[in-house]
Amino acid sequence: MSATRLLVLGAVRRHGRAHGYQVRADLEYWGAHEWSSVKAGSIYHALKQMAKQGLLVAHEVAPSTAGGPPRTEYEMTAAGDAEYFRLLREALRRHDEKIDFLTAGVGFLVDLPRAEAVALLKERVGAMEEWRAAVLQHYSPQEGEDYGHIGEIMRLWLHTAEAGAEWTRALIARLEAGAYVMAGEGDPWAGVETSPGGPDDRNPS
Amino acid sequence: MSATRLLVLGAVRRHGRAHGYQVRADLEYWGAHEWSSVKAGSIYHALKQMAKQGLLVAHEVAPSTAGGPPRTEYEMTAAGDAEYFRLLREALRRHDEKIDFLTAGVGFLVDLPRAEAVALLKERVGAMEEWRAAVLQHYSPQEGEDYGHIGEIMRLWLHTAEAGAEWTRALIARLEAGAYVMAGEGDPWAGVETSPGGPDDRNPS
DNA sequence: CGGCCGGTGGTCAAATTTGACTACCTGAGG
DNA sequence: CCTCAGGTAGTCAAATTTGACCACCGGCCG
Repeated sequence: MSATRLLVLGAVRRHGRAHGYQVRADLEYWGAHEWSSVKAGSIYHALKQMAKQGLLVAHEVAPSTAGGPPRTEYEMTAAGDAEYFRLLREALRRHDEKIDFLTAGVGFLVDLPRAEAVALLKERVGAMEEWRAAVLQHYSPQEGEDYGHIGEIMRLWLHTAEAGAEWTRALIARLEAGAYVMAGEGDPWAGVETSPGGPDDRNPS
Repeated sequence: MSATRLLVLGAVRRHGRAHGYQVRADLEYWGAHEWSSVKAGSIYHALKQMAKQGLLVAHEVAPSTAGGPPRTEYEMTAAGDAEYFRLLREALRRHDEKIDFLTAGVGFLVDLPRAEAVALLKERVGAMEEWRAAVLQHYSPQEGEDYGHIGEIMRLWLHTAEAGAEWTRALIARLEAGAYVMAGEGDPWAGVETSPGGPDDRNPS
C-alpha cells in the first residue's frame, strides 16, 4: 500500500505508455517531490517490479529521441489497471495510512466516478470519527493515572486527525456541489498539464 | 533522519542498557505501533546497524532469564548519545519530515531543557509559516490558470500544516507555563512507566 | 573548433523495511 | 505426566528506498 506504486501506475496510465523518465518528469511537475518523498531510483525500481508482476508490460525501445541511453517503455495491462483502482480506493478510504498515500489518491481522484469518490470519502470520515472516539476513550486519565508529556502525542494526533476530517468533509461538499470533471463526465484531465519539461534532480535534500 | 533510530536510541537510553526485546516491549507500551509503523524486525536491524556504527556497544549475554534464545544487550556510547540528541532536535525543528518522526520527538521532549525545547518548537512554527506563505504564493492561480482538482492537494497540505502549527503553538504555551518536568528539573520520567509486560505480535496488519 | 554545462535516461550498491518464520521455555488443563 | 497455548527473543529472505554515480548528446561560449 505504498504511494510510489499508485503514483507510478497513475502516471503511466495517463500516457497509456511511458518510460521511466517521463514518469519522473510528471511527478516532478505535479510537485510530488514536495509532499511524497518518491526518489528517482524508486520509480525505475517500481516500474521493473510491476512489470515482473504483470501489472505493466515492458517494451524495449531504440536509443530515444533526445540523447542519453536507450529507454524502456511500459504499458498498462488489465491487471495493472485493476491494481491502480484498488490502490486509489484504498488511498481515499483508509485513514490510517501515511499522508503521502492519501495525497497521491487525491491527485487521481477524478479517475473515479463522482458518486464513488464521495462514498469513499464518507467512509473515511466515518472511520476517523470512530478512531477519535476510541482514542479519547482509551486515553482519558483514570484515577491516579497521569500520562505526563505522553499525552501530548495523543493531542497531536487528535488535532491532526480533526484537521484531516475537516478537509475531507469540505472536499465532499465541493464534490457534491459538482466541482471538477470526474470519470464518466468528460475528460477529467482537460486543462491539467502533465509535464512540459524535465525534472530537476540537483540538490536533493 | 528516521523515526526508527530515534525511537530505538531513546528506548536504549532510558534503560542505559537494553536488549532488542526490551526495546520492542517499550515501544509497544508507548503505543508506538499505533502512530509509527516500526516493525519488530526493524528494531533488531537498527540495533545491529547502530552498533556497527559505534553508536551502541553490543554485549553478548547468557540465555536470558525467561526462556527463549540468548539475547544481546546494547549500551549507549557517547557517540550514540550525541546522535540521539541530534535526531531529537531535528525531529522537533523540522516541519518537512514525516509525522511519526515528530511524534517520536515529542515522546522524548522532556529529555531537553525547557528553554531549548521551546526554542526548537518556535523555530518549527516559524518555518511552517514561511512554508505556508510560499505555497500560497506559488499556487495562487494567475490569469487563465486553473489547477483543477490538483488544488485540493494544496488545500489538504495547508490544512494539515495549519493544524500542526496550532498544536505546536499550544504546546509552546503549555511549556512556557511550566508543564511537565524537563531535563535539569528532576526526573522527567518519574511516574511514566516504561514497560510492564511484553509486546503483542499476533495479527500484525 | 574545443570544452564544458546542463538536460536526458538510467544503473548500482548499500541501507532499510517488511512480514513470515524459528526455537525455546513456562504454566495451566486434562 | 503430557500437551498445548502463549510469552520470549530473535533470524531471514524479499521488497523497497535512498543517494550516488554513469554515459551520452546538443548547444553555447570564447
